[in-house]
Amino acid sequence: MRLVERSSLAADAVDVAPLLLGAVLRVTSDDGVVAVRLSEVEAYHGRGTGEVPDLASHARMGPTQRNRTMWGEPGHLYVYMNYGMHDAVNVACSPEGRASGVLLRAGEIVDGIEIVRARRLTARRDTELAQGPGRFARALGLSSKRHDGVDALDGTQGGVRVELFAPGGPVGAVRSGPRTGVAGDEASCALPWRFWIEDDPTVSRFRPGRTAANRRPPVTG
DNA sequence: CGGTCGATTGTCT
DNA sequence: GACAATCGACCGC
Repeated sequence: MRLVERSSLAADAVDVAPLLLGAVLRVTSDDGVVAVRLSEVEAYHGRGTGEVPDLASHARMGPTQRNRTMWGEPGHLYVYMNYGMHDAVNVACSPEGRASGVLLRAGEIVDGIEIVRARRLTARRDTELAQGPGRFARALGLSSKRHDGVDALDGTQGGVRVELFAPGGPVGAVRSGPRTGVAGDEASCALPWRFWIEDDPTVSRFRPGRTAANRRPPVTG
């Protein structure tokens, strides 16, 4: 297995994303080695990247304390907490000073499955172990507090070593469609920037985003 | 297996 | 002070 080349990540995440399908993210910690083969990813743009603003991106307004990893050297992991309880993992793309990234949404456990089963006790079957961004982060033991900014190209931080290997063999047909959980009717919300391997059972189900418009109003009185 | 509902906290307006 | 790149409990089939 050979590491993904950093130069290949210094490009627009929309172009990088489909090329990461079949790649393997390996995390070594005190628990042991866990590796996941990517089956589903999504691209996001920072301000200034692409022709239209990406209203669903954390970097849509420019650099902030939270999203600074996305503006740094490509190949580092932007790990953030969402909904107050789930972590999600992205690979920073675009040259330093510009922001785009690939959200790692799902994959197949190819090493350390016993470790992952212990971390993911609520999974009903093995295809659910890393099915969805929060589950994916949990399966690999990555968290926003400890691992945001770690170099995915053989970096060490927060008690883990991270490696991102290029796809090792043939990858199934790549499909694309709207990003999951992204709300709104703006053009940027309907962009087909979710990519997945066709017929891969570890790919998550599409869910439309919940907005103030379609969310149930709070009970009053 | 699939639908619905509510949790929970960091972040930015 | 609203709201989020979601998940799991719970329930029905």
